Amino acid sequence: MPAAVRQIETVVKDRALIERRHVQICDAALHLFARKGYHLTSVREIAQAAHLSVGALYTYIKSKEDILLLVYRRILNLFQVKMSETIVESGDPTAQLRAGIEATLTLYDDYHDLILVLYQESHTLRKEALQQLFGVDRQYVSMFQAIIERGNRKGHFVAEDPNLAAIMILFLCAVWPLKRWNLKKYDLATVSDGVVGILLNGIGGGHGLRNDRAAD
Amino acid sequence: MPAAVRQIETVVKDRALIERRHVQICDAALHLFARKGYHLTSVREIAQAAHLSVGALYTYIKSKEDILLLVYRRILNLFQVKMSETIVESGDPTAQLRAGIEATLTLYDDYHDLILVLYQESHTLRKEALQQLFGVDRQYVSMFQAIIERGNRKGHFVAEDPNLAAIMILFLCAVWPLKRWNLKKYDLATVSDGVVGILLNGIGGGHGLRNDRAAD
DNA sequence: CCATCCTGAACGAGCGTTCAGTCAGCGGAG
DNA sequence: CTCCGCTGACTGAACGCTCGTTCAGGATGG
Repeated sequence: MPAAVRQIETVVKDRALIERRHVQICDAALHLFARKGYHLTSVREIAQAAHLSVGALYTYIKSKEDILLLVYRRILNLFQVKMSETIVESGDPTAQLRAGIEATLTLYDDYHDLILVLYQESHTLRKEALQQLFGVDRQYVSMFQAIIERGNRKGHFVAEDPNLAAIMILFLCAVWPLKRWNLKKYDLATVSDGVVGILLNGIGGGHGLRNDRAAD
Repeated sequence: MPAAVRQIETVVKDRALIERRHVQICDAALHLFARKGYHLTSVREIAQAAHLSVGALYTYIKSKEDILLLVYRRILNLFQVKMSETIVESGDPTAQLRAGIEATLTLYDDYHDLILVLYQESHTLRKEALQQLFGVDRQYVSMFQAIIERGNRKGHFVAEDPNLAAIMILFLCAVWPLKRWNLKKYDLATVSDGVVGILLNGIGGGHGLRNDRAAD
């Protein structure tokens, strides 16, 4: 994201009020989107939940899509902040990776509805808005990638392609919100351990390493 | 799925014709859903693409949701068939797992649009229809689970919780269709190797196995 | 009494769904 | 062979509804 995030144009002048209202709208939309999805949530419902009239709502946004964008931006900002905090704190790469994964899973747990919306509705956004999201996503991936590269250098990891590994690690964390119905019998801690375990050691327990590819 | 899959009620009598038309409708809807998503595709569009009038279409389905169900059933059936074929063929658990993962990824590649629809729109279905999907999903998971359990017994794998492992493995395969924009620079073979590699050995290369949990 | 913010009825478009009507094909009666 | 009536599949205009969006007018406070 080279340029600053484009502001959503509004009719209202008072900047502080705009900010307050945007938070209001976000909160309202967040819950509704999570429960019913973007398409099945009407602007009227969002307005009502945000304690605004439809007209008032439309002085703080230009279109319904802006609301989705508002929600996405908020959640992604939050994630970036929390993650950079977590990663800095812990020292050796393995602990760092574990911390990163656990933090991500905790965030995904807190905002599991939002993750669903993120995965389910991002195709709704226009090209330009999508590019913004991709940018944030890439940043998130590169945080993990950096950890892995450091771990490779220090001899803790042997990831051939740190970028690919980072993408997969981050994606695997999404199993918690996205496959909730499949994981009903597990709690967050169990899944967290499972994810960390499989990512560090796989299920092979170190038997027949890289070279068993030649067997087939 | 204890009971047989409930048939979609139709007005038309001729069973063979119904089957033919359902295939027609599936094909048409499949492409439209993949391109625009379920909500943004109108019944009129589907009818046109299926070379049917709106009225005729409605003699083969009861509601728009039936079309989504039709599409889901087809794709899931296809997956199950292809997967059971693949798994049976290969012998030792490691090869079997690899074959399963590669087959899943290939299927996900062939039908990547469909996987997107599956993940993005399943919250649209009513409870009853969702239960059907979950049932199929569980079967799919248990195919992988069986492989892992056999591998554990034979000493190839050391997965503590085969069910959790199976869920994660299957989910990780979805990275290919769901994170396409992130994986643009990779091809299927590379991602396939990456997924198999990380699942068998993790990124730790066998260093500091299970017990490094105690370090934090 | 203006500037600023808010209200909610109204608008046009598009949706999923229906149904009165059309028509091809077929079997039996003349 | 022709005609008739009938069945079963198809047509597409029409219906009722809800949607996202707008805007003339009301309220409020400085």
